[in-house]
Amino acid sequence: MNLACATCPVKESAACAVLTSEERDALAAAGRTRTLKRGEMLFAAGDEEAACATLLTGALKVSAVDVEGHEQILALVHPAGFIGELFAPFAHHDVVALTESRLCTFARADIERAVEEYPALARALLRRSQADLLASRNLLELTGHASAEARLAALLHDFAAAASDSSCHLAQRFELPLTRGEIANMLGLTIETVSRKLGELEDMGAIQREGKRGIALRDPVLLHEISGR
Amino acid sequence: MNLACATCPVKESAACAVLTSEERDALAAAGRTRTLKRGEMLFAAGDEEAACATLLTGALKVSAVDVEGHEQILALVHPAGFIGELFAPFAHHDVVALTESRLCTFARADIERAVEEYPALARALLRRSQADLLASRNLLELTGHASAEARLAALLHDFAAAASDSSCHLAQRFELPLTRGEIANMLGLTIETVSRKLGELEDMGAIQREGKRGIALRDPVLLHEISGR
DNA sequence: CGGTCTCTTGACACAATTCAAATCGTGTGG
DNA sequence: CCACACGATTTGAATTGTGTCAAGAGACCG
Repeated sequence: MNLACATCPVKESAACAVLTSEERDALAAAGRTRTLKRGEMLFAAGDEEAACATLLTGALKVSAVDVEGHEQILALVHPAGFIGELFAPFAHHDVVALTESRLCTFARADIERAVEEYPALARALLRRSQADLLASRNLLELTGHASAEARLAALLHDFAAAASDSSCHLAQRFELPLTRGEIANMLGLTIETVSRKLGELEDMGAIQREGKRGIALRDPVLLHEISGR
Repeated sequence: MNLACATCPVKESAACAVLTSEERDALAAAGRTRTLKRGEMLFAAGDEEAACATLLTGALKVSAVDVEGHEQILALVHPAGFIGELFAPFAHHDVVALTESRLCTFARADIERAVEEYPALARALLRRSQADLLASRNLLELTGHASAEARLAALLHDFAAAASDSSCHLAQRFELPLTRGEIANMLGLTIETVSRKLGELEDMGAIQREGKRGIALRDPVLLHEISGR
């Protein structure tokens, strides 16, 4: 068997979890696993051959590059997330690994056939798509009106929630999956502003920086208030 | 029959277009048409009873309100658009009519049953959801890095495209569906900046204002260049 | 050790916001 | 029909948050 679904770390939560084991095996026969190193690209905006994929481990970013070469991160993809624009003739955005990542990839045609054949898969992808839409709109809300400080506080809050196992609880300490530059891109700020505001959040006692990427939460309530949500 | 699908203005393009006429009639029996006047709300963030709907005529906005009462417009809905968060226990955002609008509404439970029963409907909604996701990410890209001028130019360009029949052609003149305040909310700007930049775009010869809401395109190419896309 | 990256910090400029006031348009009631 | 009030828009002046430019500090690697 090409794909080791039995040992898949996201077999409970990914879109394919809704399939029966026979259906899943049939789909697995068409797919293959792939590993990306940090910075490696899954596909680029404009690709006609853009694959679809489920993320098993690691993290990806979805980003757009404007005419002047500025990057804007549009979304992060976490394990069990699905990547791929099903009905578009070509990809609209770049997808790049943030950390070493393992994926389960499929040709678009194979996924499209599976969506036709297995209604449960269509529903699962619909659910996931709606969740992605919600996430995108949340980011939109964040970058719309809020100050640099509030955006950063909200992002840190989200990361703390994502780093903890239970979704309603915050991790006390965690590693930022993004560089300063990537945080800046995501929030529509500059590297310098991110760095300054992180310093200010530390001075206020909301967080404490631990090395370049580490963050420890000192005052989660304060952080939440600063984020204004 | 409750719903006059036969005379529906979006019967070709809405999600229900993929159903057979028997299936559509069955679904129609569960729905009902509704008219909203400008400013009327379809449902509010937090509603548990949030209906689902297809927009027949008019325009809606999807918006979030933060703790300080500032509104942020997250998306516009055009005719044939589908509204409703299928898998969430409650609505996350407000949905309000921008102009007098006619909708075809369904209870969430009825839509969910139809999605189970008619695989083609699930696929159609998946397609629509992906399109919404793309639109949301485009707006995100726009509000992320661009200057006030570029945001406004891009929005005007989009409206010109939306106002024309063919999607690849721009309307020479059209009415803004939004007030200045709503444009400002959508682009993450203030009313004053929007007003000023509109004046500047007019001075440059890119557009011409016609009354409060009317816009005539003078130099679509210039407008596109200013938008930086 | 030198080279390259990422991050931090400072000084300054500027675009957009804020505050304030004038103008326009529209509907209402006398 | 006019006078008036009210909301939406425009315009002006002053302020400020972020971006820009520039330089320096750490970390990592060959």
